[in-house]
Amino acid sequence: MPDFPTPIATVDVVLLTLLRERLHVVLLRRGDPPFAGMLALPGGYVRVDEDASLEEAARRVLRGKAGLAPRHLEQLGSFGGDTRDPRGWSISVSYYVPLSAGELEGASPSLEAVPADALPPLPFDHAAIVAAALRRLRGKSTYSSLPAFLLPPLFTLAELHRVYEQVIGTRLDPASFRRKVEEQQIIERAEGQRREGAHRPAQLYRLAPGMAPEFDRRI
Amino acid sequence: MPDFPTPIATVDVVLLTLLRERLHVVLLRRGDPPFAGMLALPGGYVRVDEDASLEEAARRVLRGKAGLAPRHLEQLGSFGGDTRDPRGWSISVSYYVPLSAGELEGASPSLEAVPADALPPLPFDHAAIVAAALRRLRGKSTYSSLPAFLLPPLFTLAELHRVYEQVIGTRLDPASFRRKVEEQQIIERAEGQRREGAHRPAQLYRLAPGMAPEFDRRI
DNA sequence: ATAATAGTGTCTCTCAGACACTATCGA
DNA sequence: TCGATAGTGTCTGAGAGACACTATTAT
Repeated sequence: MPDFPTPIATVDVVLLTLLRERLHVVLLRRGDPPFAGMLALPGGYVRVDEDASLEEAARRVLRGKAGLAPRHLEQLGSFGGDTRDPRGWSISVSYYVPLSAGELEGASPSLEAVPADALPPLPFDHAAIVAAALRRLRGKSTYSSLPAFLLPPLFTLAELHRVYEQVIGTRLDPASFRRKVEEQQIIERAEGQRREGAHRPAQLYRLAPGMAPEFDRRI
Repeated sequence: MPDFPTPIATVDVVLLTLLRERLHVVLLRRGDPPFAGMLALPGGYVRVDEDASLEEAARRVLRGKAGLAPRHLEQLGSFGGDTRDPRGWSISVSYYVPLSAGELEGASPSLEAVPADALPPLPFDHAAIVAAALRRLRGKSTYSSLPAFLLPPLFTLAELHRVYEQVIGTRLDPASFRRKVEEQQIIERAEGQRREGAHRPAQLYRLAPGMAPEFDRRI
């Protein structure tokens, strides 16, 4: 065992969701110092006695502080240094999670969703972590099913199309989008249709179970 | 400050290089327990007193244990849990580095290069870390200049072409390859040509300075 | 001249975007 | 019937692979 001081080890999670057609980051108001009272990423110490792995530490923190058991949790990267935390040298192993609006409603009511393009000042280097998560989500969206996790388990192709457009930030041709998303076989037809309004009802789809979230080609 | 036990924090680096047209992983024989005498990834503790950040910790370890100051160092991910290290709960923040054969020759002579497809048994979860690094290198090679760091600073288009083929593992049409690599403007003509053998000499190129290593399109 | 590798021009075929078309509902 | 959104068929143009071609050297 090392006989010199070791860094503080924490996990932090960037929760991303889509509200009113805009990407939001879901934050939690800190109760304890440092930065008590500020909105921040949900996070906590790695607990040697409770956690079997880093991912399990992140899941425990999400369960405890946010009341969430996410469908998709992905490691973003680690941020560490001597200046990011006033308590001393610290490492944040960061994760990000795409959430549907429904998942967020069932979660802890103390969570606060903030538009991704209008974030308040954040403590530590959480602004940099959020920026990295948004970059990653946007980047991977062109070749993965990640944006589908911003929707509920059943969704229509038009809904999926809109989500991709919002996350990537560009227009996508509806016909090409359908073609590619069906070829990639990452979604599958579900039973039932969504009927709302005076128009043709839309077929429901779900994510194909057990599929890798990466596509062969770009969307 | 937390009043409970914290994990051990280490950095490990996967050094990748190309020798005799084959991808190799460069390892170091461990002098200290645990696993003394085994080949392992170069790594070491994060030193709160010496390192200003995780990346600097990785650079310090590389400088000290391998005699290297790499041109490209990229975070791979973090691996942590209660079973990966017999000393206790530990976190490895892992990096990977593509090296040219020349850089390796100037490095510490105690380094040992092992073919990537014939690795010896490795301690800790180093086999999983190496596998992740190889997956990442292969994956990013289709849309980044990463493989160019496996070559010396000056190289010919034919050399670059061969490196991409070896790393990705498929044949690439020479004409298409030239077209795309020149369009992406990630390499630039250097002065001079390489003349070797009884044939037309090849123009030298270098990586364009200050360019992001990612391409717009796939190679 | 020849052999060897460097590098280019061009054909074709695939696939993406564009967009007009059909489908199906409520009012 | 009309308006709205869902979903399809088809044209076209850009770009990728294929491959024949030229370029330049040492022997």
